[in-house]
Amino acid sequence: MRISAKGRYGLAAMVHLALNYNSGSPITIISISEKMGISKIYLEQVFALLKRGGLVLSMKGSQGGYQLARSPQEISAYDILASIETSMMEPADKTVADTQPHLENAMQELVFSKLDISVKTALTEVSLEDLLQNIESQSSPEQLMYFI
Amino acid sequence: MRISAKGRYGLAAMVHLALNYNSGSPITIISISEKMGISKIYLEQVFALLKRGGLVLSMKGSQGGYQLARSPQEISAYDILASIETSMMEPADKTVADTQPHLENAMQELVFSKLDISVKTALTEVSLEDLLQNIESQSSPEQLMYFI
DNA sequence: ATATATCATACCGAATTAATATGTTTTATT
DNA sequence: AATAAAACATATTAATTCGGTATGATATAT
Repeated sequence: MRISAKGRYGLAAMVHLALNYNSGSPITIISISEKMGISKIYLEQVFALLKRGGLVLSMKGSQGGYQLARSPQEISAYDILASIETSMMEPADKTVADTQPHLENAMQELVFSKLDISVKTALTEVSLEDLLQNIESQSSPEQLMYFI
Repeated sequence: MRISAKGRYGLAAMVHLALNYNSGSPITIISISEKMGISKIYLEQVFALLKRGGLVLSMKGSQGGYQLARSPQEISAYDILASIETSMMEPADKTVADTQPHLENAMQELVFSKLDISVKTALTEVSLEDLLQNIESQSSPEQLMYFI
């Protein structure tokens, strides 16, 4: 299933914020954009969506930056993608211009809403904390020696 | 979640074929397109995809048309949408241009593949037969009197 | 032969997506 | 007060996808 570039960048950026969650201090867009290898100006657009979704706090001005609005356990992949991929998360358009409404109803009930629920459930089940733990697990034990 | 027009038309058209399944005789694109209120030439493109997916049999020439390639119980919504919505069904592109592959791995495992599996499962669980039964159930008992 | 159908490409305009450009506002630091 | 560093806002561009047409070729029952 297709995830847009913004959606993927948003997920990755949120993991970076989560890694920084305990420091208490904000982290800048430009530092994240450098880690991710994308332009600062493009990532700004992603953060605008995350902010609108209430997932991050921002501080303007020098020494400013972004922080998670709540703990990594309390932020799901669904929260993030729902803030960014509006077309993915909006309920399926059912109109099929069919003369029989019974057919449209059946498609809506059995296929489209079922699909919407399934996607929402799957994405709600994974949190930023889960992603952090998975990343940690990949870096240990043998691989730890390859890092500083 | 967004379903393309072709995907919705494909589902509806397959239900029309399913309604005709027991007759043994093929049904034409133009008769379906009239029932659905869309152009014949556009629906032809949808049928080309369904054919490529092995879901329908076609007979060319006069008295030709289309039939289901197998019974309604044996055709799922997944079969249909997978034949049509390639962008929806193809595995998520994971590349996020991040310098840390651990992050990409985590996103892939915990989010993208989980999502792909969830979508596939939900759509595989519903068959054309299920749709037919749902349509029948809507037409009975009181509503039956409104039809010929 | 002819009418009726599938089948195959090519094309077009609109919408969406990915990304850049340009500037403004805010704020810590000096 | 001046400056630098940051978020914030909006417009623009380029590329891709999507929805739909157009044109014609091929096959086949009558």
